[in-house]
Amino acid sequence: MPPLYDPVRRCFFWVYPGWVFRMASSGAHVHHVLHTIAKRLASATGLAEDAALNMLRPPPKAGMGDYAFPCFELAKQKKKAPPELAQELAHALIRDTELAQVVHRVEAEGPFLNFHAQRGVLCSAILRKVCDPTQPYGESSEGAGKTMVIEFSSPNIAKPFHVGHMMTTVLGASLVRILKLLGYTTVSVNHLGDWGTQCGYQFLAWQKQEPDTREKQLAARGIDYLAELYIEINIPGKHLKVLEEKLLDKNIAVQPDIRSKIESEIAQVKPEADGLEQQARALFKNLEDGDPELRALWQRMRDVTVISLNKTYLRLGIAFDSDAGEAFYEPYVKELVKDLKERGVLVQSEGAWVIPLEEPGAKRKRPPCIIIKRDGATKYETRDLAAAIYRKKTYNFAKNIYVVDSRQSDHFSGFFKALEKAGYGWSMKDCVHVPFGTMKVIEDGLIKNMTTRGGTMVSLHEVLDSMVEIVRKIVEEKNPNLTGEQRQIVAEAVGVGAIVFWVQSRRRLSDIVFDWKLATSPDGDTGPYVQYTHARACSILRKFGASVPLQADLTLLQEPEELAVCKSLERFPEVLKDSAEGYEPSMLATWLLETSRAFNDFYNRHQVLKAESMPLMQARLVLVDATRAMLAKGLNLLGIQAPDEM
RNA sequence: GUUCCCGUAGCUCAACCGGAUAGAGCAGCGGAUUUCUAAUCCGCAGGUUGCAGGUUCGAGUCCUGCCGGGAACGCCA
Repeated sequence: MPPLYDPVRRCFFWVYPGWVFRMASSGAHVHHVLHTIAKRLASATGLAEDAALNMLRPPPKAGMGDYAFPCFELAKQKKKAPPELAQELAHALIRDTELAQVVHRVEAEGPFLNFHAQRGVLCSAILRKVCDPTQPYGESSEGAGKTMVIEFSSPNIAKPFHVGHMMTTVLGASLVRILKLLGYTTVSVNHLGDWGTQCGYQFLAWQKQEPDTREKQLAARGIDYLAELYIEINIPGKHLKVLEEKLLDKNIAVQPDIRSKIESEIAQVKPEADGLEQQARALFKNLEDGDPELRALWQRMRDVTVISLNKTYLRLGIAFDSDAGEAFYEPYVKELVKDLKERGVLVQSEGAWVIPLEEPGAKRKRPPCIIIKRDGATKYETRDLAAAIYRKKTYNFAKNIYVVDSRQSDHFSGFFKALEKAGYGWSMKDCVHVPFGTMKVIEDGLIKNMTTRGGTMVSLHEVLDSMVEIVRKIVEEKNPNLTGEQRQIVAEAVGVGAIVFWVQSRRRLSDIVFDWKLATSPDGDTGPYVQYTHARACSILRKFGASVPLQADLTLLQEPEELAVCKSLERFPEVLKDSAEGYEPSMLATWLLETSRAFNDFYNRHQVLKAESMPLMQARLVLVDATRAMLAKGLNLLGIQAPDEM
């Protein structure tokens, strides 16, 4: 069965016929066991029920009970030692009959008061919440009425879309999906790099080609052809840059013979590189001045790029609300400059117009934000400012989020500061830079840069294709029953999923080291592992063949492994919230692995369809279905499909 | 030189607002299949959380200073 595309969630998902796909939404996820504990705890301590609820947390180990109440704060208020207070509370609560209905043991362990819930009662309470059709689990309305603008992906139109773009693309898309589930209105913006000298290079390269061949190539290969042209025209420039960097290297600079060799090489390359640069700049200037022929060419190249990009985005299950790029904001820049001058925040410095950012007494030194260069042209900061102001006017965002790599941290903090200085009444707090590290790959035991291989850029499709191919072979071996077409669909879902999961399973700020073997590995903390777990759950339900008996007596779930699964499911809403607050989908990925582990443990130890009794089988079916739904939901939020067979 | 980010098991990574004995996976060793998918599960082993101070009932987490790795540093984007 092919995946369906959901335009609302902007992702592909799989539905198994026969059940309703319960997608999640709302804040009332707290079940009655927890409510009861909080209520009785409140009455014993004098705390407000909400306060008590907030302080309850899971103990570090399973044997320590299900919920722990740390007594430190309350002990301070009451001027008692925490362990003593814990003892007192345990004595008071042990005779509480209302509490006894959900909890079979309350005990003090040092400064903590630990509640041991009745397994069946707790499993039932959690699963009822997870399966509640009126309250999609994990979703909430906390973001209702607020708009989040999320800028991500943002490739340049002339350049290849390579693996380096994956982090921003995948991360941004996940944040959008997560924020939507929390009730926010989201605007996803692909801030295309469709303006600047790079366009001039592109025109130049184009003009050097035979008209017939270039048309044929463009029609056949789209962005790949343009990328190739761009790389080719930049060879002298790149070469020059490498040489100049070498010259700055201390180790090389001290050796006169090497130095002079490099210098003579530079002398050889420089005229050509400079010539090309001059021509490119001139062409871009013509474009800016409105040359109709270049304008038409620009539009064509942009269109071709967008069409090609959309193929990639479709493969990743992503669509944007806006692809307003740098060119789009060009008309707003003049207005902005005029406005900034009127506001008196622009200062002339060394021939340029800048917004000074130095603050007396501030720890951090900042260079000024340059708005107009000495030659009268604008900078990308200028366009970024114009874009932010445009977005505020158009969307009235609560937050304006930029998913851009960490190398640009200084740029963003300066630009946000400039925004504040300009005095629009909204500022640094409303704009967020979500930075992330670089993508590396481990090959032959060495960590290498992933964006280039043998000196050339690796396109994202290339990476995805090779991963899909690896997976196709594994599928062939593991599940020969699938038809060729099914196999291809599964391989695509698992191959692409493996990469997308890997990228998002690590905290975004650290550099990501990608390992081809580990990412598709039969075992381990990987996307395929989670997908496989999901497929196993689907398999049970498929064999059962009827709809899941939601009215089953869930208190029959009394095994520790059953409880472990339920308790993992219980954490989902919180994980979702934390992921959104920290702009960190990796938390969701970690949760998926934990839940999968718990489920596989249950799966290995207990039978569902051959359970000891019919009622127990029914209860377990609900557990399986709930897990299945949450795994699918979590995977989808990360932009990963959940095939029901693999 | 200035600023920012990172430093946890041999390797790749977790650890929510500061909470109990720092957890997973890989690699290594030993087990589990008349069974709903073994792409699974269980066990063993693996640690002075880079170093040194400080803050407090309590620090991998916060503060200061070092050490190591990466990155950015006024008119490129």
